[in-house]
Amino acid sequence: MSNSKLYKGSLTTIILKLLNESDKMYGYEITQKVKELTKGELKITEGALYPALHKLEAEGLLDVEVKKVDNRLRKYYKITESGTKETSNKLNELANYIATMQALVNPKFNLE
Amino acid sequence: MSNSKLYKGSLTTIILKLLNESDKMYGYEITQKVKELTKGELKITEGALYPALHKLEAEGLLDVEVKKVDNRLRKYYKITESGTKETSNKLNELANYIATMQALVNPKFNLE
DNA sequence: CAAATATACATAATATTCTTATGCATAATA
DNA sequence: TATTATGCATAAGAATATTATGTATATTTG
Repeated sequence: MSNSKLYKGSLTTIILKLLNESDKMYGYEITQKVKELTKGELKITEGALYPALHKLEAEGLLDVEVKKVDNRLRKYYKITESGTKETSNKLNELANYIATMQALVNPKFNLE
Repeated sequence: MSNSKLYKGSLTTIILKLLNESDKMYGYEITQKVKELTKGELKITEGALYPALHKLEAEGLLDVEVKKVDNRLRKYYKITESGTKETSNKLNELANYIATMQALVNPKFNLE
């Protein structure tokens, strides 16, 4: 994803957030969207993305629909109701993580 | 460390930053300091901390000095010169991570 | 037109980091 | 006296990602 190890554990949050905003997306589309939004700073590798999507689907957070476009296969992922709830949790966790790290790293930020 | 997976990969940054600020600290002291600064949100487990300290020492980012205090052993860690450089890198990576995640998650934050 | 790149999915071997469990030992507190 | 706190350590396992590889079609470039 990046040379920085900090992104480890963030992929699920990213996928859920993007799918929560759009009607549906397919894997390759997600990699391109992330590259675009982060100005190339973050590149999702396939070896990380596809297993993550499969896991989210198995957990019932995403639904999948296969379509053939231009004679090529696409697996469209769509967020489920529990996926939307989990997105909210993940975004809270992210905000919390950022606040906590700033409290640790920047003496000016105090929790509470 | 926390129920949130986002902290994965952050421990090295935390250790280096704390040691960069103080003269020297020992392992147990680090766990208590983190608990205090984060109001209990983050608890460093020994199974994560000690291997991480050993690795940083092996990489030459920390120096170690063993002392006996109150008949109990303490291993004091002190940051080295290259440890100070690496702290700076890690803090830049953290700031970058936060900016990137906000760009992904919050449409109001744009990179550049 | 052939070669390279882009699109599109997938998995397996390996690396890294952390959790959980366990172990040893002393000091302080309930 | 039993539990908690202090203080270190490692091993088994889980989770997540990297790197490499495989398959296949479409498009672009030299």
